[in-house]
Amino acid sequence: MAASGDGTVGKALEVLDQVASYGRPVRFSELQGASRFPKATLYRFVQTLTNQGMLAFDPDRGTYAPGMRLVRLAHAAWQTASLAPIAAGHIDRLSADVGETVHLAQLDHAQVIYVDKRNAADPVQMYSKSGKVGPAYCTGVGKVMIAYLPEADLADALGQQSFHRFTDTTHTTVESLRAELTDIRANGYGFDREEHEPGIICIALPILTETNRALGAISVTSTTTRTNLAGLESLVQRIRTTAEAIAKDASSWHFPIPARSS
Amino acid sequence: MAASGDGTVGKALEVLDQVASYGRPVRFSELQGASRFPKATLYRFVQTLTNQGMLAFDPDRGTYAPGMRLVRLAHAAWQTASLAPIAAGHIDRLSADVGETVHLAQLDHAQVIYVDKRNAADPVQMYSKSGKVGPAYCTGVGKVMIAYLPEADLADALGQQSFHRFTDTTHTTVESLRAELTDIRANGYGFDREEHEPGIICIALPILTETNRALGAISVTSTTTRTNLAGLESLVQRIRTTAEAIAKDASSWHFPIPARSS
DNA sequence: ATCACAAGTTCCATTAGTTGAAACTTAGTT
DNA sequence: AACTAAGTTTCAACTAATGGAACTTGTGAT
Repeated sequence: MAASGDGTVGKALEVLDQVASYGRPVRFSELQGASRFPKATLYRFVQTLTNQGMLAFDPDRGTYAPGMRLVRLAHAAWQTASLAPIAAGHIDRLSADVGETVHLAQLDHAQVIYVDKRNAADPVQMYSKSGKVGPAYCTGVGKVMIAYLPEADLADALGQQSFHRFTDTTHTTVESLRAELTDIRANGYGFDREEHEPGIICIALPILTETNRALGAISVTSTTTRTNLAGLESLVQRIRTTAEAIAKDASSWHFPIPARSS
Repeated sequence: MAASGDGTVGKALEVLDQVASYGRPVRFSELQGASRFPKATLYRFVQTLTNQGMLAFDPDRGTYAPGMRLVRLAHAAWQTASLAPIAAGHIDRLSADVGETVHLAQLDHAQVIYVDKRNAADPVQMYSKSGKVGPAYCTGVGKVMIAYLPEADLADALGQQSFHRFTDTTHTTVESLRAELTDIRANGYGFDREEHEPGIICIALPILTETNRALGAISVTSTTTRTNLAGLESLVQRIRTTAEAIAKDASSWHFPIPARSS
């Protein structure tokens, strides 16, 4: 897999991921303890990344944290490579119509990345910005996206799932998950049956290209106290309209670029 | 300046920046035309970055765009290295009190990065997410942040400003900007006098450590049709309360202080 | 279909950058 | 002062990056 077969650059990015994974500023010695790299090598990577603004070093506390250059780069990613700018208007309307929380997600390797959300319920924006990650095997958006992966990629993605049992409906084997993926392809939509959090259910639809590749997924989330799976299923047509509109806009968006002058 | 004294990793990140700078998916040949690297070398960088998820390749169109891994990493950066999580509650309240748009920004090298905003006017979130960059020399937040840089870093930052004349009040020389920075340090706050966009004015205050280093800045933005500089100045005490509260919370939280120049 | 040209991809001998054990410096403790 | 841990630098051995050139694929014209 892609972990770090990519020479020096791959190794440096592995270190970057490690720093990011702590969720707080870390000391060099902490990194060293958990790293496969020898001290001097790790040190040089951290220096380079800091020089480059990918990490920020706090000289007073001697700690490293992810740097602001990442925020700048991610803005570019979010704007040009995510569905969020295209989908914004569509999910605004969907959320207003159904009166529930709407998520827009995409796949990164075998993980789900939430790129946008609309919280219809409470006016105060919940404060998970884009970039939050989640597991693919136990979320509605995750399952509908991997369901449309080519077999080779699917096998790879399945191999990376942890199958941690969050609730008693969580899939814990590749086999049971695969069975559901078949259903999803047949129906064109999927559910989260309290597989990640008790009481939280959702219905999710993929955003598909003409060639049936999943660009992303949208979901409508609710709770078992407010509705049930059948209730969510009644929204399928409405949600499909949104998914198809997003797919259509996405295909007309990336226009082929004209070649340079001569 | 540090462009790529950092070996292979620096060069790869230079390519990443280049791709991000287009703001749209790009073909390999376009990159090659604008790159200092020979074809085979550029090709390998692009391959590596794609493997690593830092770039995304669209096989149908043969284009590269910034990848989703950046969004994931930036989420970590935003959470642990930006002032946004600490400041969230404070700027909510400030925005509600003054009824105007509030920006929270930090410095990345010589550029302003907006890390959060509150749009009091319309309930629908305007759709510039965190990560948007702006010039330092002609924005309120930019000027108050560079005003508190140590001389060496300030000189460096000034050298990187474009001094492009957006309006007829835009600073176009280092000298006039330096003069205003002196005023800013004396007052503890600064204005944007329609320097970036006609009709748009703002007042900005730095978020300062005990040692008078600017961690970031907050601004209240309005239009010349609604108020004027004196009107904004009347909010200084209210905004200062917020800035100081954020600074206090930041110091008790282990918040990384931006490091020196490169 | 055939050709021509541009775009994209691979090869491989040379060169340059990376590696990491060890030595060293600094900061904190007894 | 003596000790210990964290952080930093050095340098010869080694490995990976480099890039000119050859090759393959895609595109469009005749």
